[in-house]
Amino acid sequence: MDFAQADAVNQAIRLLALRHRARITALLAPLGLHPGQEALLLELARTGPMIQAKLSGALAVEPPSVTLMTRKLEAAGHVRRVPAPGDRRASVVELTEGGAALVERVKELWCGLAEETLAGVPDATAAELPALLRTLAGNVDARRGREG
Amino acid sequence: MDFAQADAVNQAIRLLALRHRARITALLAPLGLHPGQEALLLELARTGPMIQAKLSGALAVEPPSVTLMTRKLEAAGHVRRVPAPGDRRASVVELTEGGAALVERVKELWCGLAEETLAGVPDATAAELPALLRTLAGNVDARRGREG
DNA sequence: CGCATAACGTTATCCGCATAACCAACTCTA
DNA sequence: TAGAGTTGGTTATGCGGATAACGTTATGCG
Repeated sequence: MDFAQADAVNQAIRLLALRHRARITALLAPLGLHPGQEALLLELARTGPMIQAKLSGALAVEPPSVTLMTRKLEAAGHVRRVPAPGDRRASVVELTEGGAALVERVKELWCGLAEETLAGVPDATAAELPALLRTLAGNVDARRGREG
Repeated sequence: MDFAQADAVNQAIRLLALRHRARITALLAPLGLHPGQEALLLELARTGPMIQAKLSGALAVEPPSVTLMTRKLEAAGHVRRVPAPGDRRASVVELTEGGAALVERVKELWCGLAEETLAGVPDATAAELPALLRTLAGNVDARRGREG
């Protein structure tokens, strides 16, 4: 593959990443949330309370990031940490009532953002987009056995 | 649009962004570069020396980020800042010889990364991918006049 | 059982990127 | 030409996310 094509792909991914995150930042600001935190809250809403290690895996983020984010979300009252039954090392993270309410507002923003993002994209393309992006993400997953 | 679809789209974008950046981090580490810096170097290689403000626009990044990144790249000897002719506020950023040589190595990684990213994706889809991603990026561009 | 190893979580430190606030210099216009 | 407003750049600060190093608790094996 020549450089021009490779550059087009890599640059486009970077640009989308930056802009999407920037838009999330703007949308979340009125709720007092920072980008990344919504992912944590939504994951808890999807799957229910879970250990930080599992959260780390679900968010594709390293454990120290989870530690700090949960601390801040806990300080904001959106999340609660309770000792894990049967494992004194672990703590279970769960949504508070306020957190659950906040998630509902995040979900609305989430839908608006997706619609906005897909504006002008044919329905067929839009339908295949998540799978396509997940394929790309899987291809560059650093945890897959490869040389890098 | 219902939440499940919106979530699939937003989550996929976030995951691709994280993994792609993580892979870039791993690939760039042997060169002593951090993700984001390669974009600056490549932009200088593409377009030639330019003012920081223009760099900020080209990278879709805010001016303070450019200030810090150029300082670090300058300290590493990859980049040089020279006073802009005709504007005593501005400084022109340009590649040093070492920086230009480094860019060649980055370009190789760049091609490898794109191939890796597109593994298993049909050629027709891959060919349209940059334009598609750029459309999505344009749709969520916070600088476009919108309510947010 | 006891010891080595693995797993959970935390702290410290670094970078990218953002906003807010500010100074210096350029430009436009009254 | 003088002042207003704009633009280029920097500093300060905060967050997400990463790695490295560490203490604590489970677990697996001899």
